[in-house]
This record gives sequence, C-alpha cells and structure tokens, in this order.
Amino acid sequence: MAVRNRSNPLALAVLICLSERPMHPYEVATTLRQRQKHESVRLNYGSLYAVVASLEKRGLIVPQATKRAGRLPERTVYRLTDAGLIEAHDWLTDLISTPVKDFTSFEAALSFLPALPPEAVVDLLRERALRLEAELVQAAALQELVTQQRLPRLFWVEEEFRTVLREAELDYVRRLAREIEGGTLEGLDWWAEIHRTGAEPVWEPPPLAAGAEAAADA
Amino acid sequence: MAVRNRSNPLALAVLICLSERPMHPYEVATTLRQRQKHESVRLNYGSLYAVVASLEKRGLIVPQATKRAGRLPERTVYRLTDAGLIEAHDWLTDLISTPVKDFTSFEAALSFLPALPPEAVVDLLRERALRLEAELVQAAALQELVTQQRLPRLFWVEEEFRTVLREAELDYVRRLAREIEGGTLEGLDWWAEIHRTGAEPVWEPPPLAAGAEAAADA
DNA sequence: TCTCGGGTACTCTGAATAGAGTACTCATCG
DNA sequence: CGATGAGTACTCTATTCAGAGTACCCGAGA
Repeated sequence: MAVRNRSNPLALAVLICLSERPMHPYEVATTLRQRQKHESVRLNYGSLYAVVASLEKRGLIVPQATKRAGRLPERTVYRLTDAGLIEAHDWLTDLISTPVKDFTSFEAALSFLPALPPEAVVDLLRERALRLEAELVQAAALQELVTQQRLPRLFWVEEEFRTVLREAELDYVRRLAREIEGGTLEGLDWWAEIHRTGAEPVWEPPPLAAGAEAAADA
Repeated sequence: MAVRNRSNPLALAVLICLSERPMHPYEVATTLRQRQKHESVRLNYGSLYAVVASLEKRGLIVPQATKRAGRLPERTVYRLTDAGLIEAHDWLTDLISTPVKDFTSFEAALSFLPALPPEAVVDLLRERALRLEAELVQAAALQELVTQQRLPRLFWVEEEFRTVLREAELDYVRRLAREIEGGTLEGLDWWAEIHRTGAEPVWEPPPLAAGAEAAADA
C-alpha cells in the first residue's frame, strides 16, 4: 500500500481516467482494457488497488460513494480532486518532455553476447528477426482493423510508436547477424577463438589494447 | 530472498560473470560497473544479494570459500555449477531469440496524449527531441572514447542498439510534432475542440463513428 | 433444474526491490 | 595526528507488485 511517488504509470492512468468522470477501480481497469491501454501500461489488480489507495492517501482522489449491488462486493467510486488534476498534468508533461532510461531485455541480452558462440548467436538473431516480422504483420492487421472502425490515429499513437521501435530493432538485428556472419564485426576473431578452443567460458577480455599498433597514449 | 525464476536479468549477469571465474557478489558488482553493464542491467545491492541467495538455493551457484580480510565483513566467493552454466546459456538463448514486450514510459505517455492540449504537446515533444539529440551527442562522444581505447565493437553492441532506438524515437517525436502542428493528425479537430471549450477534461471519445459516412456495418 | 462458463469486484499473500544504512579500511592532506 | 572522503562488503526495511484466490451474479444449454 502506497506507491513511490510517480513510480508506477498505472497511477497516472487512474488519474486520467478519473478526469473523465468518477469511477470505481474495477471500472477504471475495464475502461483501460477496452481502449487497449493495458498494452502500454502494466495493469493488474494487485497493483491497481494499491495505487488507488496511495492516490487517496496523497489526496489526489477521494471516495465519493460506495454502492452495493445485490450481495456483490462493495464498489467504491472515486473522483479526482483539483490537486489530482494538477498532478496528472504535471506528471504527463514530465513524461513527454523528458526521456528516461528504460531497461529493455534485449539490451541486457546484447550485453552478454560473447557468452555464446558466434554461430549460435547468428541463428538466434535470425530467429528473433522472424518473430519481429510476425509481430509487425500482426500489428499492421490490427492497425487496419482499427482504421476500419474509424478510430482516429490520435488514439493510437502509442501503437504506431511501438511499430517504429520494432522496425528499428528488426533493422539492427538483421544488420548485426550479417556482420557476425560476414566476419566484419570488430572483435569477432577473439570471440570465435574463445569458443573454438573450448576454453573455460570467458565473457569479456581485458580491455584489449590492439594487435598491430599498441601503446599510443604518450 | 528468492527471485521469480528468470525475472531479473541481474541473475543472468551474475551467472555469466561467474562463468568467467569464481567471485564474491561485491566483485561481480564492480566488474559489471567497470564494463558498463549497469547501463543495460539494473544493478543495486539490495537486489544483488537477493538474487545470489536465490541462485544458490536453485543450485546454480555454490559458495566456495568465505574469507575475511582484517575486520572487514566476510566475503563469500561463489562459483558456477554445471547446472548454472546450462541455465545461463538457455536463458540467454531465449532472451536473444524471443522478443518480449517491454513497457516503456514514453509509450505510456503517448497513450495519454489527449489529456493535454495539442499546442502544449507540440512544445513538450520539441523539448523531448532536444533532449534526445543531446543524449545522442553524448553517446557519440562515449563511442569515440571507447574506440580510442581500442575496445572492439563486440563489447559495445548494447550501446549501439540503444543509439539505434533513440534515433528511431527522435524521428518519431519530430514527425508527430510536425503532424500535430500542421493539423494533419487524424483526430486533431476533436482534440483541439475539447480543450478550447474548456469542457470538463475528457481523455477519449466514444469509439467515434466518423462524420460523413456513418454506419457501414450492414 | 442443474451446472458451467464468464463476468464483476475486489482481497491476500508471498516475493522482489530500491535505496539507505552499517561497519569497517585505507590513503591523503593540512 | 586527526579529520575527511573514498572504497569495501554487505544488511535491513519499507514498499511494491504480480498473480492467485474469493465470493458473488447471470445467462445458456443439457
């Protein structure tokens, strides 16, 4: 209970949903799902209710009424406070204007590349490329479906952005595979050697002052 | 204590470090720092020791010796087991071959765009573009420094990838700003209208079946 | 009528984390 | 020679979170 201020973007999603009209948490969740926002913001109930409690504690939202339909669990409807609206705008402003470092899993993977033999890596990169292509095809299909439903692009920009990133990744993955295979990746000789000798697995060499012209620091 | 199997890539980093030679956790941390891997894998002590404990429990690493230097705290040196090496390779294989959905904060921001007025968003996007450019300049400087130190590209691919993604993002940010400013973004009319009327802030319209030709579902 | 799946609306629990704190050493500088 | 600051090597704690679980309702089909 209680969220590190501005850590979880789900809190922002809640604030913005409530800026439309008062809702109870479950309704927020279904709204986000309907609008496909759960593709961009991690959403699960455990976090949702924690986030809502924290927003209430910070005075950004207040409970408005709790209704009971039949013997279903109580629904607590929340509404946004003025402070909440301001916080939402500030937060969003900040999120748009200032890039933050996200840790992606492929970046992690890339930083451990030398742990596998180069030929294996080429195959794996090719596999990744195939999967990325498949994802792009799927995304395009979805795109089409959505335009047919006449939902303007404005409400779909995050998906567009995802596609742009995926295309850039695909490009890079292909290029890297080609460079390893073609032997043009600097460091490949050492890399292949390590795995050929079947030596104890080494991940990275000492900063490696080059072969031909050494010591040029004077 | 105990890590959801394969959730935290830091565990992979530990396995791969130990595949080089036995180390104690703190040494793993400094090694990762030296090699700049903490730019790609989230690293902090709290997680490090938890992750190490979990790897031990899973039999992927074993304590080899605990030495004490002076009255400094004990250092427990761990080494990789055979199972650990296999797990490292499997995990890495998987990470390279299979894309996973990462939730980035800019994607979240984009999905809430309509909550701010369009002119404000244009300014914020321009600001972001400037910052991205600055980051790219910095990255290029670092790149140069590293090549001068003759560290082969192989050990730097993750940084290269980050640059590729940043460039793609910059492109997209600029394009989006232009399209909003130029009025060519579909949905802009509605967006501007909402914020002009100063109506209660609304984030998204009902799926909006277009103006001219409606109902085409028969 | 029974029951089965699917939807509503949360609640609980056990991990997993981030980041600060601890407790010591060693080099340096006035 | 004492203070200061950087470095070593963890440990602790308060959150935070993911996912499963609970308890109910409703409609359709056998």
